[in-house]
Amino acid sequence: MTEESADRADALFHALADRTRRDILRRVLAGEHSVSALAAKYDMSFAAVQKHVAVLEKAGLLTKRRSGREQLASGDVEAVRSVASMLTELEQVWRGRIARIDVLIASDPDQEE
Amino acid sequence: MTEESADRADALFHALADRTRRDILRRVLAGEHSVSALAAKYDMSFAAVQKHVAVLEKAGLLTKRRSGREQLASGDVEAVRSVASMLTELEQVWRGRIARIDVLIASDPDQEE
DNA sequence: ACAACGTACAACCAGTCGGTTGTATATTTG
DNA sequence: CAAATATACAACCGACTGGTTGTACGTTGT
Repeated sequence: MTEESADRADALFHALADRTRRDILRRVLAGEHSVSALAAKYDMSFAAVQKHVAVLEKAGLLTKRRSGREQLASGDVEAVRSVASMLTELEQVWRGRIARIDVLIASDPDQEE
Repeated sequence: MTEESADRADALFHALADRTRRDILRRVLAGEHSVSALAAKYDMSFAAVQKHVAVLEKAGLLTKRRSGREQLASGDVEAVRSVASMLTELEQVWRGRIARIDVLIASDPDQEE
C-alpha cells in the first residue's frame, strides 16, 4: 500500500515536472482535446506530444475517450486534488513543528517576551 | 517572468518527484536536521543524500544554516504552499470548464430531462 | 477501393538522473 | 598539532528522459 502510493506520487510529480505536460494538462482540464489538436499547439513532433499525453495518462491526470478516429483527452481534476492533498499533508507536518515550539515556549517561563 | 516561473515550477515538481526527497522534506519540515543526521536514516551513501538535499535546496524547498561544522536543514513551508497554489490554479481552470458547460445547458432548453 | 487522417509504438540519440567512490576543506576535540 | 567529524564536489556508470524519424493500423471521405 505505502509502496504503491509512493509509486503513484512519483508518477504524479514526475508528470507535472515538465512545462509542456503542465500546459497540456491545463488545456485538457479546460475541455476535451484530441491528441492531434494538442500536437498542433507545440513546436515539436506529433510523436513527442503523444508521449507527453501518455505520461499524463499513466499518472492518472488525464483520461482518453475514443470518438471515431480521434482520441479525446480530458483532465482529471480528482488527480490534481490528490496531489494538492499530499502537499497540505506536508504542510500539516510543518504545523506540528510550530505547535511543538509553542509548547516549549509556554512551558519554559524564562523565554524572551 | 513567465520563463523563469516555469523554470521554478520545473525545479519544484522535479524535486518532489523522488520519494527519498519527499521523505527528507517531511523530516526537515518537522524540524531542523543536519545533513549527516538525515544521511543516517537512509540506506545509501552520504554523498547521495547530500545531493538530494542540494536538489531540494536549489528548488527552494529547504534552507541550510551553519552551526559549527554541521549544516542544519530546515523545510520552507512557503515553497510547499506555492506548489499547492499552482495546483489550485489548475483546479480553477477546470471550474471554468464546468461553468461553461452549465451556461450551455442553461441557454439550450431542448436538452435531456 | 483508395487516399488522407489520427493514433500508437519501436528504434535511436544526446542529455540528465540517481547512485557510487574518492578527494578536498573546515571544524571540533584530545 | 593530529585525529576525527561534517560537508562539498568531481568523476564515473547504468538507467531513464525528451526528443527525433519511421512504420503500422484503424477510421473517414471520395
